[in-house]
Amino acid sequence: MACNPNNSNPPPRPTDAELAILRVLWDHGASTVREVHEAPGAGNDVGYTTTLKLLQRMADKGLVERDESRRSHVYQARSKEEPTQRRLVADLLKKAFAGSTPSLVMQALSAKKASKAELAEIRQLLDEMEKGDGK
Amino acid sequence: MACNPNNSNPPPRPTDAELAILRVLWDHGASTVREVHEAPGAGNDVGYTTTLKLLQRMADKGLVERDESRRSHVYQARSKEEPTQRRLVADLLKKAFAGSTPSLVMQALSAKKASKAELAEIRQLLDEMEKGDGK
DNA sequence: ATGAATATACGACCAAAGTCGTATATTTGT
DNA sequence: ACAAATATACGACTTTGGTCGTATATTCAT
Repeated sequence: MACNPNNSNPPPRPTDAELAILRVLWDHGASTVREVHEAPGAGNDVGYTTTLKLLQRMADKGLVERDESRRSHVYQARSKEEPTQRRLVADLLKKAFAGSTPSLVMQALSAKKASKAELAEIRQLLDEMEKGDGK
Repeated sequence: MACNPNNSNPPPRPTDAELAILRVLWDHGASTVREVHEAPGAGNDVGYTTTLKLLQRMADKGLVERDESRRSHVYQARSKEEPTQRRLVADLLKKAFAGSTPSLVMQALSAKKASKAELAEIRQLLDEMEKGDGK
């Protein structure tokens, strides 16, 4: 088969353009091509058919699900935001940081200065992390 | 011009294969094609000329520098490991996390369980972060 | 000095991403 | 009922990444 909507399997890593579309889908929920195309940030500066084809290929790859029951097909992300982010960051961790989480966190912190509130949030994360952990 | 060794400008984001090669260059220092090709992890499973071409294209793009003074050209990363990591994580932060560092840290932590020692290391990072910071 | 080994150069191929134009089908407003 | 609007389908083109094969130049050992 050639044109199968890859229904099982872990979804592949989304490209930048695909990620921008997923962002819209995550924020606005299931959307038509038009809605995605007109959303600020995603495909707003390219032709309508470009967004269409992107979405179609994403459906083939299993990144999104398509509901064809109405004339304007409705697309929906197949993976929620957090699991996708987790896959992405795990990938970067392995490929660019040799698996060292502290290195990644350090570079994240120095890449974009976090606010005091954000630092506190991270600290709390750490606390919760250690609490439920026998090690 | 078409084949200019992009000497200035910020280097482009390395691909996965390029990152694997950069890893070797960072760990082993300036290396010949052969050395890169035979290093564990990078291009060990592809043909020699594949590694060669990769390196050549990386030189064109400005990711590496080539010293042609000897018969076996010697390649060297143009950007150190940390700045490159910082760019990559900044890119991911923007594209996939809408700029939220805590979200990224959280997903990093839940993607790969950190050891107690690592958690402590991150905590210390946070301390240093807040110390030299008027906010 | 000559053949084997080893380097780079160069061009070819394929797949995937991104972009669009055009064709065709379906609605919808008047 | 028919023209304008709107959707999807489909195919084409371009660029880039990854992979090689082969050609050519250089070095080295015997």
